Amino acid sequence: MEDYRTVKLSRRERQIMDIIYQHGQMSVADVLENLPDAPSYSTVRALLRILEEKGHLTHQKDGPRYIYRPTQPRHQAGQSALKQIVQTFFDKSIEKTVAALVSDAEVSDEELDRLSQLIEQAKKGDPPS
Amino acid sequence: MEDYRTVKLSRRERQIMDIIYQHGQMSVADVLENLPDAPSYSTVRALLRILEEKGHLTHQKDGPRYIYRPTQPRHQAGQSALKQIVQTFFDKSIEKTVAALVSDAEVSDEELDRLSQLIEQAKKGDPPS
DNA sequence: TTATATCTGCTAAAATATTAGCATCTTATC
DNA sequence: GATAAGATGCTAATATTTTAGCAGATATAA
Repeated sequence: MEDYRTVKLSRRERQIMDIIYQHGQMSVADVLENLPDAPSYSTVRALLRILEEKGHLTHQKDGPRYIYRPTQPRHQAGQSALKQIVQTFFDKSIEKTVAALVSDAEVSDEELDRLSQLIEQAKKGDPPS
Repeated sequence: MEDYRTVKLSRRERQIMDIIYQHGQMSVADVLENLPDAPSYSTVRALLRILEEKGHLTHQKDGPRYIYRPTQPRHQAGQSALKQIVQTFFDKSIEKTVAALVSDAEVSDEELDRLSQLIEQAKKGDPPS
């Protein structure tokens, strides 16, 4: 389970992967719209082609155009991206990470309740060895 | 609160920033040791200089050598890196993110208990508007 | 069926990142 | 104080990334 963000990807390539993961799947035009400091259409196409060559993306035809989506499932990519963050900024501690997440003032009490439930379930679901 | 990982940083630059955030502060030799596919000493120095020019690092002297550390505090950088992940892979949902964190089989019951406490505290500490 | 807008395939130039080498300085040790 | 080990300052070459343009194909609509 390798994090594509730590893999040998260039700046633009990573930007594009992030955008596509966020949206699920996208056409060239879609990517172009969402890319900061957007380059030309040709440029985006070139990058998508490279990412496909490297095995990070795949495409299917939708009428005249290509629709690109990641080869690695989103949940899996998210899991490893998360792991990398936990390691880099939170001493590999899930506790510290969750603390950072909930310290965000915009978390509502309802959401905190759901988090509590979530954790209770994790206790049950993952029975003591 | 801008994430340095989404900022215009090259592959090596990002690698180095990650490593330094993970360790707190490092000499050139330290970075070299921890860098995958390590280049030459000169190369690492050049990259550190560039990162300092861009404002991401600062250095102080320790005897004959430079010790580099990030200019942005770790907790702050972590917070924004986390935010980026939540947005990209978890539909901006803290709940989904925490679910991914605790679904890791290696989370012990003790840790889950501490997480429960953490969330209870968040409820008290952040009183309803 | 034909026109047209929009897409892809391919190629190549420009900008940037990555790398290393040499000269010089500084600290610690004898 | 002299010397050696190890550090930095500066410069330049190489590799990679980033960019764009043109020719040809394809779907849609009239």
